[in-house]
Amino acid sequence: MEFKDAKNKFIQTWGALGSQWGINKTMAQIHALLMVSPEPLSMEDIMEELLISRGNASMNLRALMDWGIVYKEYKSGERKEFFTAEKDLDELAVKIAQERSKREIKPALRVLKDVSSIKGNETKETKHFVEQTSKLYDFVLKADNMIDKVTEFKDNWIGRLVMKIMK
Amino acid sequence: MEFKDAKNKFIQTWGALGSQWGINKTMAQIHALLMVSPEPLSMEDIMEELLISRGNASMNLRALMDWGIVYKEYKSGERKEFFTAEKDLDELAVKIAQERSKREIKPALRVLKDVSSIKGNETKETKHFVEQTSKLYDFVLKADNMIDKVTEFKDNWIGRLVMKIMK
DNA sequence: TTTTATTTTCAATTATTTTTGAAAGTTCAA
DNA sequence: TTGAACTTTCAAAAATAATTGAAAATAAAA
Repeated sequence: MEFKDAKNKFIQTWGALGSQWGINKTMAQIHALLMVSPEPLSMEDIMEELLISRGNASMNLRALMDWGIVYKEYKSGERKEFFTAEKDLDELAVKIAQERSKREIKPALRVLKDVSSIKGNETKETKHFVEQTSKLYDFVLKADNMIDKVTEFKDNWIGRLVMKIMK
Repeated sequence: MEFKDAKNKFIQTWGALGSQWGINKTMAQIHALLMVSPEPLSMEDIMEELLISRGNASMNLRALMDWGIVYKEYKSGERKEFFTAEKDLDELAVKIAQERSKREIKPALRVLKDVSSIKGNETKETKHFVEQTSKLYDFVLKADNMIDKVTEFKDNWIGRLVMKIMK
């Protein structure tokens, strides 16, 4: 395979994967492109490579920066802005996890807590409802906490041991 | 809050969460509804509760069964089919993880492996590309393996210990 | 200040995904 | 068999999401 083809295939695949996980295709593609670019790219560069409009590039770069996984850079002498991606994969994973937790999981947890605490008539339906949503609350809370724990976990000895066991 | 409101809020929230994670809203809602129903529901029941068409209900129930998280049941004397959701949350999580791994991660891994093994000219660009995609391959592979490991992991002593440490 | 380069915004358009509903397909009791 | 009860399929419609492009905004240079 040619480099050009490989690069393209990578960008397309990453974009498709992103959209299956609720991240817009272009956003994932821009990120993919920046990941494999040894040098920072300008908006112009990105538009050209991905064949997208200026508006699209601008909006998705903003979104990526909001996620904290793409950074703006300035080159001396150059007027325009350049962009680089977070390339440390552990850091990337943590950032994504934290952001999704903040935006999606935490609000869902609040709702779960609310709905699982309804009081009143003790029909089979309500009892089962409270039981299920409570369990779900505990489960999601535990899963969410795990994300917070992963960072520190990676750094301590038992964590590294477990990581090894996990292959 | 009234039970009826709580139930509705739960279903809406679950649906919204689903769509943020690449699962169609109705599919997530049907699953939510079945999760909190103490008794199996018929397609008719589901259509009524969620105000959706027969076709929609049929297709999304099929999808949920393909994911292995909703089961068809028959009641003696009744001609129509009834449905229940997987209610064991560990089981649910494992099934979802396995299915997403199979459908999305594994194919992406294959591509990563391919594109990271291009040979030829050793420009800065290609070297960086190979380096990054190789790292990504290793990382995604490790993450994917973790999913496979979680099931067995939960059941052995060190796993339980670590789970405790993780809170 | 004025001009020029660059980025952002957002209404309108386009693309994608989901949903509908009715016809076709199944299944089973009579 | 036939026909009633029920489910599936899928083309068309509706809903949702992404993208464009040009005008407005911003920022640096002249």
